[in-house]
Amino acid sequence: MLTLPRQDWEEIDINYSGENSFASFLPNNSNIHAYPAKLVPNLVHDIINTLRKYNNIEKTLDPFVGSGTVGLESKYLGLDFYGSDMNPLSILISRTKTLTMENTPHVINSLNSFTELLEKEYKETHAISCVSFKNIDYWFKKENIKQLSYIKTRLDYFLKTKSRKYQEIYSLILLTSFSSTIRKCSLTRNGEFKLYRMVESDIAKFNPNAFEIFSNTVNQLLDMLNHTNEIYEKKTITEITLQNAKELLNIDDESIDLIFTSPPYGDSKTTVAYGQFSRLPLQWIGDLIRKYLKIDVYSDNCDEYLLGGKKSGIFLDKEIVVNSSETLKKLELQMTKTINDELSRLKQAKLQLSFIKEKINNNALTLEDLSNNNVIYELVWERLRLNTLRKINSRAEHSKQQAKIISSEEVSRFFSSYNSCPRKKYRNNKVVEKTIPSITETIQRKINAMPKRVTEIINFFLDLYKVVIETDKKLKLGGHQVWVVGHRTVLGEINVNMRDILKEWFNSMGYNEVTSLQRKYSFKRMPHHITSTITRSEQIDTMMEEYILIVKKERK
DNA sequence: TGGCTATTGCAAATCGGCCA
DNA sequence: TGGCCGATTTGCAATAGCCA
Repeated sequence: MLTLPRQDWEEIDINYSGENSFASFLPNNSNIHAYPAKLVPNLVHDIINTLRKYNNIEKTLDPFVGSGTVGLESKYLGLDFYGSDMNPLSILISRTKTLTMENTPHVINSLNSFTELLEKEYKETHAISCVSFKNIDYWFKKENIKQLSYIKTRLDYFLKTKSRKYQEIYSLILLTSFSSTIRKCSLTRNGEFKLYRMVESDIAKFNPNAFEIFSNTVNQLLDMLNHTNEIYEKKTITEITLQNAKELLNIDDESIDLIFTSPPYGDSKTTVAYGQFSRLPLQWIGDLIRKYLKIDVYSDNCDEYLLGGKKSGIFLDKEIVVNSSETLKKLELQMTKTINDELSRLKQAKLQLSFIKEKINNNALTLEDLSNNNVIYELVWERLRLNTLRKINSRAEHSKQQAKIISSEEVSRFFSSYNSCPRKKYRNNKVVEKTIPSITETIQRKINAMPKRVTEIINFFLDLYKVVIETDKKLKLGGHQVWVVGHRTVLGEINVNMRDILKEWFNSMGYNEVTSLQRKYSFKRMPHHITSTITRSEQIDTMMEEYILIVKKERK
C-alpha cells in the first residue's frame, strides 16, 4: 500500500455549500429527520474516495453513527458498513437512511393508502388521547395529542398485520416519519437541540395538522429511498446496532479497513444533550420501536451513558491516558491551576463574608468592605440587579430591554451613594444583609462544583480513549481512521485541542498522521457586534472551525 | 438536571426620496 | 401619481448553551 501524495488532499475543496443536504449524490436539500451535528455528506464522500485511490477499502465503521451519514455514503460507494450509537433514535434514523427496500412499488402503494385514509377516519371516529407522559400538555397542544394518539394506534395496528419480511421496512419508514412528525408538532423551537418551548404568541399561532405533516413526511422519505435504492450499484452489508462504542461486540478484530467518525466534542454537560433531543419521540413511540425493531429503548436518559456520563463505567488508568498525549497532560495542568486559583479566590471570599456579616451586625459596613473582594462585590451586585429586574418586570411598565437598563442603573446608584449618610447606610446595610444567605450558598456551590467539573472533563477523555483502543482493535494493519472534531472551551477559558489529543494518542499506538484538514462550518453563529446594515466587506469572520484528522495504522 | 434567553444573519417587506 | 431603487425595518430561524 502506498501513502497518499500531499496534492491529492489539496485537490479536495472541503468548503462545501449546502451543508445540510441528505446525501452527496442527490441534489435534494430536504432531510429525513432532524439530528444534531450532522457530518457534511460531501466531505465524507470525497475523503473516502481519495483514500480509495491507493488503498483497498471494503468495510467502514462509525462508532458514533448519529444520523447515519457515513453509513449512507459508504453504501453508495459499495462498502459494507458497521455503526453503533447509544441513542435509540439514532439507530432508528440511520437504519432508515440506509434501508434497502424490497418490492418498492408495493411498499409505496400500501403506505400511501395507509396515510391517505388516516385523517378521514379520524374525523369519523371519536378519537381520544390514549398516550400520556409527564408534561405532555406542556409540549403539545390538546388537538395534536389526539391526532398523534390516533396515528400511533393505527400505525401499531398496521404494523401488526404485516408479514415479518415487510414488517421491518414498514416499521423503519413509518416510525422515522412519525418521530419527525412528533418533533414538528411539538411546541419546541426548531433551532434548539435541547427542549425549549416556543413563546406564547407563537404557540397561539401554531396549529399544525399532524396528518398532513405525517403523510408529507412519509411521501418525502419514500421519494428519497426510491432514489437512493436505484443508485446503489452493489448489494452491501449495513449493520447498525445500539451499543457502546467502547465495546463493539459484533465486529471482528482487525476486520475494518476504514474508521470514519465524528465523536462528541465534549461531555454531555457542555455539548449536545442527545437524550433531551430524543426525549419526546421516544416517549411517544419508544414502545413501538422496541416492539417492531427490537431496539432496546431503555428508560434512562441516554446522556447518562454517553462519554463521561455518570453511568458510563469508567475503568481506565488516568495516568496512562493522560501521559499518552502531551496536549492532554498540559490541559490537565492548566485546569488544575485554574481551579486552584479560583478556589483560593472563593475561599478568600468566604472568609470576607463572615467579616462582612459581623460588620453589618455592628452597623459598621462600608462600601470599601464590600468592594475589597471582587467575588462578593460582583455577586451582591448581580443579586441586587436581578431582584430589581424582577420587581420592574412584575409591574410590567417597561419593556424587557428597558427593564434591564433601569435595573443596572438603579444598582449603580445604590452603590455610588452607599456611604452618603448614616441613615441611608443603615438601610443599605439591611439590603445587603438580605443577600448574604444566597451568596454564601452560591460560593459554596462553586467550591463544591469546580473540582467535580475537572473530574468530569477528564472522565470524558478516559472514555474517548477507550473508544480509540476499541477502534484500533477493529482496524486492519494499514487501515485508516478519519476523525472529524471541533475544539472546545472548558472552565470558561481553557481551549481543548481535540485534534492534537487524538493525534498524539494515535501516534502512541503506532499510527502516523496522513494529513490534517481544516474547514469552517457556518451553522454556528457567533456574536459579533455589527449592525444589520453593515456592508459585506466589513463582516467579521467568526465562524467555527472543524478539524479532520486522518491517520494510518502503520504498526501494531 | 431540566427549563429556558438574547443576540445574531438573512432576506422579504416596507419606507421614502427622486424622477418622468 | 406611479415606478424605481437604495436604505431601513421587520420577521424569522438559528444557536455542539446557560443557569439555578
